[in-house]
Amino acid sequence: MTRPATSDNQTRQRIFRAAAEVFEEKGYTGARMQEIADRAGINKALLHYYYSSKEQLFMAVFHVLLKKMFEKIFSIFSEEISFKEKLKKFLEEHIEFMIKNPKLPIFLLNELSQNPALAEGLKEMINYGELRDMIYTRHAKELKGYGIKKNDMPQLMVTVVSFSIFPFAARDMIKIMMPEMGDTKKFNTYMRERKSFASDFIMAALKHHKK
Amino acid sequence: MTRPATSDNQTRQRIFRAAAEVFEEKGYTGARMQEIADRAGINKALLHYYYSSKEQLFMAVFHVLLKKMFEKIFSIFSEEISFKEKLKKFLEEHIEFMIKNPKLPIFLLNELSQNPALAEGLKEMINYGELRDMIYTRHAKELKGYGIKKNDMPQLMVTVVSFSIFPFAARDMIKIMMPEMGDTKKFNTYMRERKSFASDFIMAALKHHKK
DNA sequence: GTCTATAGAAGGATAGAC
DNA sequence: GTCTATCCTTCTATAGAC
Repeated sequence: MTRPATSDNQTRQRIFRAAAEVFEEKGYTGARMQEIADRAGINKALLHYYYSSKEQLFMAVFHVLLKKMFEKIFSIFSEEISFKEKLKKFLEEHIEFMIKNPKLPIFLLNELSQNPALAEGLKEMINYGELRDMIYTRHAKELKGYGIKKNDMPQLMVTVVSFSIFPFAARDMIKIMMPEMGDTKKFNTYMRERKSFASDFIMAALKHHKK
Repeated sequence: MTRPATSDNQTRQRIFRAAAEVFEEKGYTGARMQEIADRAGINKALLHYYYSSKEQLFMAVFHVLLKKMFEKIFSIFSEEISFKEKLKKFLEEHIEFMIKNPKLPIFLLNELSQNPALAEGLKEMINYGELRDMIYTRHAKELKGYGIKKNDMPQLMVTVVSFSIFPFAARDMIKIMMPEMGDTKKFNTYMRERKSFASDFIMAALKHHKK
């Protein structure tokens, strides 16, 4: 419905984009092939011409979106800068990324929880050696200075990531409890303020963390 | 399927419990009335005898679960104790609550995001005056000592809550990135360690927060 | 490649017997 | 209250014309 089907050969792309939208909004079980076809400006038959089944189309979309999310996180965490700089940069860039993709976290988390097999595709993508290096090794010295032991690293990492992801995942709960940031504009302002709040908060915690 | 239908009159309860299970696992669109009937040990016709439609059954379940979650949070935050004590108690009790209801957060967040009208039922339940008092007023003095202005309170509250909720919502992501806590037992241990980690972390941040 | 028309399966809901 | 049988709508998927 977005625009009439032109006869150029980008139908596949239009389908993919429409599918990404619909799946993100409604989830796998809630999505309808009809709606995807409508948004792509074609009909169901043509949809099946490009993607043989709903499941196949979903898989294609899901893996791209999952990758998008992880790559954003990875690309920042894998840079060769200090933990402190990394933290600041992560919050800055990841919150902007989330503002552009606010539905991504609930979608990914929900689908993943309903079908853990979806994680398979990603495991190949991850270099666990590098990941462990990023998480446990590279900043060990700097963080030891803050009293953070190797053992605390998983707690710290989950904490850092939660600062940017959680408010988007819990968007509608926040809306209930704090109606003052019900509209998107105010919420985004709140999230932009969160960049420095989070950065200051975490650094303050580290500097004062009991050794 | 759980157990054969006994002729005692607790069918309604059995249906409700089965429905809660299935909806929590599969979500509204993914749940099947057949599966609910099976788990309750009855058939679809009888299911419709007690609850006229899927939507009605869902509403009943959803509101109970949403209430369960909010009441747990509220009951702790509304106590007349210092912020520091409240924080400790909240993390202690809420993480135990989450361990018992690990699927609750994604379920609630996902359904709420797909159907914001679901929040309506809750709004009546909330006393916004009391809520604002809890969040903005009651601890103003204590928190001012930590350099937290009234303006920062929404940031702080979301942060506190995220410490216990986020890891459960992101359970399957964590599983991917940190396979070492793939199994439930290790994950629960991790979460129990998080009680004191979070408490220490937050208090350290507050004590060191720039004024 | 794209469409119309339709098959075929699944799922929510109801009729009616016991 | 509980069951069997069945209706009817919705949805995925395919056949076949252009």
